[in-house]
Amino acid sequence: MTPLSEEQLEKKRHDRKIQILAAAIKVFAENGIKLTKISVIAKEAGISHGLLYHYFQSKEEVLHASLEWATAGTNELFDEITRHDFSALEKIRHFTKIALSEGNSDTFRVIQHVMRAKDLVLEVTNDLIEKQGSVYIKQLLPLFSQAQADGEIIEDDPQELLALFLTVITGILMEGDQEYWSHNLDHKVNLILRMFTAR
Amino acid sequence: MTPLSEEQLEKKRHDRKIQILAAAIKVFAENGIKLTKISVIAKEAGISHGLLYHYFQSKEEVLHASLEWATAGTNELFDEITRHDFSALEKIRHFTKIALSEGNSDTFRVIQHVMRAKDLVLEVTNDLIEKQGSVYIKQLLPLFSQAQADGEIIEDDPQELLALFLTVITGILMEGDQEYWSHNLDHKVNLILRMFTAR
Amino acid sequence: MTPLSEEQLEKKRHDRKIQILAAAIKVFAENGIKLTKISVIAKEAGISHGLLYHYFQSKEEVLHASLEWATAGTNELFDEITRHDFSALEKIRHFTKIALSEGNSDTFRVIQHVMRAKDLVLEVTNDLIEKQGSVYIKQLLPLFSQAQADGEIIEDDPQELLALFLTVITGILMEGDQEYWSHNLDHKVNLILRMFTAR
Amino acid sequence: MTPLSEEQLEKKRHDRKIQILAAAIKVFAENGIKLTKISVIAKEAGISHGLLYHYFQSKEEVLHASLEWATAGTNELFDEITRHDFSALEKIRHFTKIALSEGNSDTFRVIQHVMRAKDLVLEVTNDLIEKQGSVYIKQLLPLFSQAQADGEIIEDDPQELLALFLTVITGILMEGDQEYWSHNLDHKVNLILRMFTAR
DNA sequence: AATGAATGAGGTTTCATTCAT
DNA sequence: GATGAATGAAACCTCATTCAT
Repeated sequence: MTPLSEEQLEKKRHDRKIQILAAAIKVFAENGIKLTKISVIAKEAGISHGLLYHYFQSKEEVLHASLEWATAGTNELFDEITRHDFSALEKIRHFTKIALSEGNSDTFRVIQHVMRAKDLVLEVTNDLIEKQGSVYIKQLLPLFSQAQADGEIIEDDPQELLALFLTVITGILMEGDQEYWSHNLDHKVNLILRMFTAR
Repeated sequence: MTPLSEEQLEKKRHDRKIQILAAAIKVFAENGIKLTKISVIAKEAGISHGLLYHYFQSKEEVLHASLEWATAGTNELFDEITRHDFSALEKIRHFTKIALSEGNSDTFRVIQHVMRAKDLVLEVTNDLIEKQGSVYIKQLLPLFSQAQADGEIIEDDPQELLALFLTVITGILMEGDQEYWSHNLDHKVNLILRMFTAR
Repeated sequence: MTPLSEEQLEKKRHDRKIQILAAAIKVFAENGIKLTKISVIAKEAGISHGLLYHYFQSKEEVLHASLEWATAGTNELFDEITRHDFSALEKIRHFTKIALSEGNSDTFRVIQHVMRAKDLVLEVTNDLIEKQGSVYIKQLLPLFSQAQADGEIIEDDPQELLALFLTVITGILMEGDQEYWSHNLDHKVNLILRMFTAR
Repeated sequence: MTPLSEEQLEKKRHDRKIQILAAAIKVFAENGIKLTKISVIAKEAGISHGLLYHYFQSKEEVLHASLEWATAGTNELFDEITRHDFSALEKIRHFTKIALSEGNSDTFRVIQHVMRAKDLVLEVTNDLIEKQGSVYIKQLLPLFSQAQADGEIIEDDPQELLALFLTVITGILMEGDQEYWSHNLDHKVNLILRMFTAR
C-alpha cells in the first residue's frame, strides 16, 4: 500500500498534536506542573507515553506548546469582546462571564501553576506567561479607565482595581468547582462586579 | 547534669513537635503537599530528617498533625472576634482583615492544597479539613444572616454569599503575594466587602 | 511503466541491501554496536527505518549481515596480496599499509566492537568474528614464518609476534584518527614493522 | 545510641566514596561511558543505586570523580619513575611495563572511552582528560629526546615517535586481554620498544 | 534522642520493533 | 515497497522511609 500523502500525514500529525495539547492543559490544570505525569497526559490523550515523545521532546516542551495553543485561544476572546458594541462595564462583565464559564478555566489555572513554580519551567515559558499576563492588563486596563470615565465604576487607582479583579477571578478559577460557578453565573458575576461598580 | 524530670521531658518533646509542625505548615503552604520534601521540613525545623521520624510516623501524619495544630489556632480567632462588641458586619470585616494579614495565610493555603489533592491524603485528614471548613461556615453564616437582618449586607441567599466570600478570600491567599495585600489592607477589605454590603 | 522483471527486482533488492550494509558498517564502526541506533543506519542509507526492517529482521541481523559482507571484502585483500610476487615481509608490509589506509578500517573496528561486547551479540555473529579472526591468522602466520625463514624478521614464537602485530594494528585502527595515519604512511608502517624486523 | 562522631563519619563517607569510584572505573573501563549503567556500578560496589546518589549527584559526576581519583594515582607513577637513577630509555621501558601490567589499564581505557565520546561528557571532564593527556606528553617527550641524545632510540621527530608509542600502548590496553599481556611482559615490552630503539 | 547512611518504588526519557496506510 | 506513527521495556534519578550507630 502506498504511504499517506504528505498532506494527509501533516493533518494527522497536527490533529494528534492538538489532541495531546488539549489533554495536557487539562491535566496540568488539575495537578500542577511538577506533579503531572507524562503517562497521565498520554492516557488522557488515549495514546502511549512513547508516542507523546514522538511529537514533543520533553515534558517542558509539552507544557510550553500547550500554553501557546491555549493562550492563542484566549486571545480570540478579547477580539470577540471588543467587536461588540457594549459599554466598558458591559465588556468587563462579558469577559468575566466567559472567563468563569466552564471550559475556559484550565488555561488560567495552568498559568497560575507556572507562576508559582517559575524555576521549574523554561525561560521561554515564563516569557510566554508574562506576555500573556500583560495581554490581560493591556486589554482590561483601558476598559476599567473608560468605565470610570463613564461613572460606572468607582473612583480609585484603576491598576489596583484591576489587580484585585484579576486576583479574585484567578482565585475562583483555581478553586476548581467549575460546575458550581456555571450555575446562576449572571448573578455571581454581578456580585463580583459590585466590588467596583458605583452605586 | 541531673536528668530531666518526666514532666520536663514531656514538655521538651512537646516543644519539639510544635517546632516541627510550625515548620511543616510553612513549607506545605509554600510548596503543596506532594512537592514538600520531608527533608525540607526537617531543615526548616532545624533537625535531621531522621529525628522527624522519631516524632511522627510518616509525612501524612506530619500533615495531619500540623493541620490539627494550625486549625486549633485558627479557631481561637473566632473566640477573639466574638468577644468584641462589634456589629455582625464589623465582625466579618475583622475576620477578613485577620485572614488576609501576613502570617495567618499558611493554614488556609495548606487546607486549599489538601482540598485539591484529596486522593493523596489520608481519610482522617480529609475529615479534619471538612470539619474545619464547616467551622468557618458555622461561625460565619450567622454573622452573614445577622448582617442581613441589620440591613448592612444585601438580601440574597446567605449561603451563596458566604461561599463567594470564602472563595474570594481563599483565592487571594493562594495568590501568594502577601506583602502586596498587607499594604493598605483596610481599603482592600472594603472593596471586597462591597460585593455584599448594602448601598 | 512496465513492471520490472523478476531478475531486475532481485537485483534492486540486492542493491538496497548492500546500501544498508555499507551504511551499517560505517555507523557501527563509529559508535559501537549498542550505541548505534537503527534510525541512524537508516538515515545514512537514505531510507526510513521502517524500510530497513523490510530487508532485515532485527538490528542483530543487520550487524551480522554487514559483517559477513564486509569480511568477504576483506578476504579479497589477501587474494590480491598473495597474487603479487613479493617476499613474505613485503606482503606483510603491504597488508599493513592497506589495513591502515583510509577506508579499510571500518570492518576492523566493528569486529573489535563485537569482541568487546560478545554478550550483546548473537552466537552466530561471534562465530563469524572468530572465523574471520582465524582467517587473518591463517593467512598471516605463514607469512611470518616464511619471513623468519628468510631472516627478515626476528627469531621468536611467530604466534606471539603475530598476536602483537594484530593487537597493534587493531589499536591503531580503534584510535580513530585515520587522517593522521594516512599521512606519511610508509614511514609509520616501517616503524611498526621494526618491532619484528631483523636488523 | 550516640551517633558516630564527625570524624568517624567522615572516614566512613570517604571509604564509601573510594569504594564507589573504584567500582566505577572498573565498570566504565569495561563497558564505556554511555553503556555503563549506574545500577551496575552500584552492584559492583555492593550498594544500592540509591546510595550511590547519596554520594554523587549524577552519573557524570561519578565519571569525573572516578577519573580524578584514578589519574591522581597514575601521576604518582611518574614520580616513582623519575626517582630512579635510570637512563631515559630505561625509564620509558619502566613506564611501559607499569602501564601494561595488570590493574593499571582501567584508567587508560576510561580515558580512551571519554575521548571517543567527548560530547557525552561534561566540559570539566574533557578538560581533566586533556590535562592528563598532556601530563603523559610532558613527562614522556623529554625522555624520548634524551634517549635520542643518548643514541638509544632512532633519530626521528620525537613527537611522532611518542604519538606512535602512545597509540600502540593505548591500543594494547583497549584490547583488554590483560592476563595475556602480564605474561612474559618484559619480552613483550622489548618488542614494542624495538619500534624506536637504535640497533 | 539524634544523625545520616541505606533502600527501592516510581517518574522521565530513549529506542528497537511492529503496524496501519 | 515505503513511510512514519505507535508501543513498551529499560535506564537515570528522586525521595519517603528504615536502620545502624
